[in-house]
Amino acid sequence: MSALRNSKQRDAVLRDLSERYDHPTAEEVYISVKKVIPSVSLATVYRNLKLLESEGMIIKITTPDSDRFDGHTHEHYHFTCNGCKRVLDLELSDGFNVNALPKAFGGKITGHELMFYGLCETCNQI
Amino acid sequence: MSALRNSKQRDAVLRDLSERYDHPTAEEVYISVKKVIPSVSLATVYRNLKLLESEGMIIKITTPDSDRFDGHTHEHYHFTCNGCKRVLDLELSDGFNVNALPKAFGGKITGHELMFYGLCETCNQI
DNA sequence: ATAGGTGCAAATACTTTGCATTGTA
DNA sequence: TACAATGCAAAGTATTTGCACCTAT
Repeated sequence: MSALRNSKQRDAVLRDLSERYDHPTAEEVYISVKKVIPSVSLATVYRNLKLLESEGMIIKITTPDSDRFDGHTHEHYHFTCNGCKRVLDLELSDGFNVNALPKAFGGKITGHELMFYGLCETCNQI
Repeated sequence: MSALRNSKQRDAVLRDLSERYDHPTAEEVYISVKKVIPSVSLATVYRNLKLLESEGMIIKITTPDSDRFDGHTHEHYHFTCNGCKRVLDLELSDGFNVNALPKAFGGKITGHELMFYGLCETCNQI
């Protein structure tokens, strides 16, 4: 239950994620934060990503290839392009409650993770 | 384009996965196959899991904690219990085409991966 | 005989952790 | 002054790969 203290490293990680929409890996966040705080270590980035995720301030996106992070926590979905490998944001049609889709399930469903795959608009035209 | 040859190791991996419904990790498949072929190596299990997945004969389930495998390739979904950590099978209500849920998406969607979270029937009663 | 498959060990990621030091409250 | 946070290096995990040997075709 220890209280969090301010740390410019953590602030930098959170700020970086809140300013970008490309769903970077831990390494990519590290590279980015290093430009602001050259002395930052990769371990600190990992520690803060984990902490921020457990605080619900960022989202961890698990993909078959790598773990990525998203600083935008409103409910939205992701799409991985099989061509350029980018991870893009994507919204669902209104009125769908994905948690309500399973049928005949005895337990309690509280959340879900949904990733779409295919070709992004650009790669689809090539 | 090399042709696949028969291999009892690969057969054992595929058979193990087709006979179980607990979505084991690579390590767990290895432990299981080792009971039939004591000399099998973990590397061979990894190689065959990757090969079988690329052949579409098994499915790789990527979860935040670990990669798991499923020998049953018909379209169905998965549920991870936050209590006992098991991965269970689960079907969706009829008539839903998950790939059709995204709105205003310019690219082409060819697939998706969907994992539900919550408490299984047993853990929900505790 | 040819080339795919295997076991083993070494090599790669990728991520976490111990520890002495620094910084916030 | 306490103790959270950091940087660094070492230690874990998980998975892949080089290589010599084995084996299906």
